[in-house]
Amino acid sequence: MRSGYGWLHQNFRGGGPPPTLPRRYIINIFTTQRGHLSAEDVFTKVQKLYPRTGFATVYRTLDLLRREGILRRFEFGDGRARYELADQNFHHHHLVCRQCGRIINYSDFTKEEEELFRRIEKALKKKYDFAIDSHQLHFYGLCARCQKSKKEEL
Amino acid sequence: MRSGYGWLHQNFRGGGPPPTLPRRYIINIFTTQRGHLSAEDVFTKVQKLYPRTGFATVYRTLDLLRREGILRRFEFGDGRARYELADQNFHHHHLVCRQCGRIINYSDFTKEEEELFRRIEKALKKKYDFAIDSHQLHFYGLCARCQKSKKEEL
DNA sequence: TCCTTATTGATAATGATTCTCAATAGAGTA
DNA sequence: TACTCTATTGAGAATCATTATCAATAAGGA
Ligand SMILES: [Mn+2]
Ligand SMILES: [Mn+2]
Ligand SMILES: [Zn+2]
Ligand SMILES: [Zn+2]
Repeated sequence: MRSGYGWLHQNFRGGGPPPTLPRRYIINIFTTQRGHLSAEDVFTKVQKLYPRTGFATVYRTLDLLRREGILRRFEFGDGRARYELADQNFHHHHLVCRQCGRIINYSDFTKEEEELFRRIEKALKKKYDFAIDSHQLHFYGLCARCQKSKKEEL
Repeated sequence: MRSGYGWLHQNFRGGGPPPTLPRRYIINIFTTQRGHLSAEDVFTKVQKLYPRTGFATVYRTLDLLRREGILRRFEFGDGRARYELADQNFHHHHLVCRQCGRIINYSDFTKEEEELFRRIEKALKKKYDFAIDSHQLHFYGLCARCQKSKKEEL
């Protein structure tokens, strides 16, 4: 019957799935600290707030929140998926350190990027009849610290 | 002593690792057909050419060729890594269908992209002291076929 | 040929993620 | 409140891609 749930957390759309305790805790984790969290990261953090939480619930909730558009999912190449809050006021892309895995958000050139990407999307839609809903741009390299430690090796 | 190997396959740099049979077969697979192959894809194809090949060798070789700069590795979100030939004459990005996993190469706007990305890289290097060596841009959405099958569902 | 080292293939191990299923929680109803 | 019905949960097993182990083999160099 799925009704009467719209009142709870603003991040859940009215009529959607019920905002249960673990779900709210997990949302809180993402809203209170900006990070790129793996399932394990989230599990550890929820445990402290709500120790009975199981790993399966964390995975299920992360996927639920992704489907609801609350979280975005990334694969940066370290073998585990990472999630962050989908904040349309903070559109950004990522710098990924190949050595230590550090991830840096950057939002420079947003204007120009958006301009170019809009045109690309339009052209691709026309050329390939492809309905684009999102994009990801990752730059890979070495962070400042890892460049230093590499020099010291020599 | 690692010498005398430079003569074999042009794709291996002189003095590098020896171009053994399975390695050459795997390179051939990538040079003869342009695709985004998973380890399993490659395994199946090598099997036909050189049936004694083991899975471990495929994984090891894919990683070797990536380190040598011959292959590029991608994660498109379907849970398995995919590889393609690193062809600097065909710089391109990808369209990924969320439904069926189809991957389309596109190389429109290369000029403008490169222009913008060069500036971004420069700025990020300055701002974050980050040594960028590559980037990946993925557009996600629905391919033509999957859009149709979605309409037919209704 | 003999020595030495790199590569290989079979297999076991790992690690992230998903599945299964019985127990529980909670909304709606009388 | 007690009862019914469904969705959610947690524990653990299962899956799947990838890595590690290790003994056997191949190939260069002396
Ligand atoms: Mn981010
Ligand atoms: Mn490609
Ligand atoms: Zn680093
Ligand atoms: Zn498709």
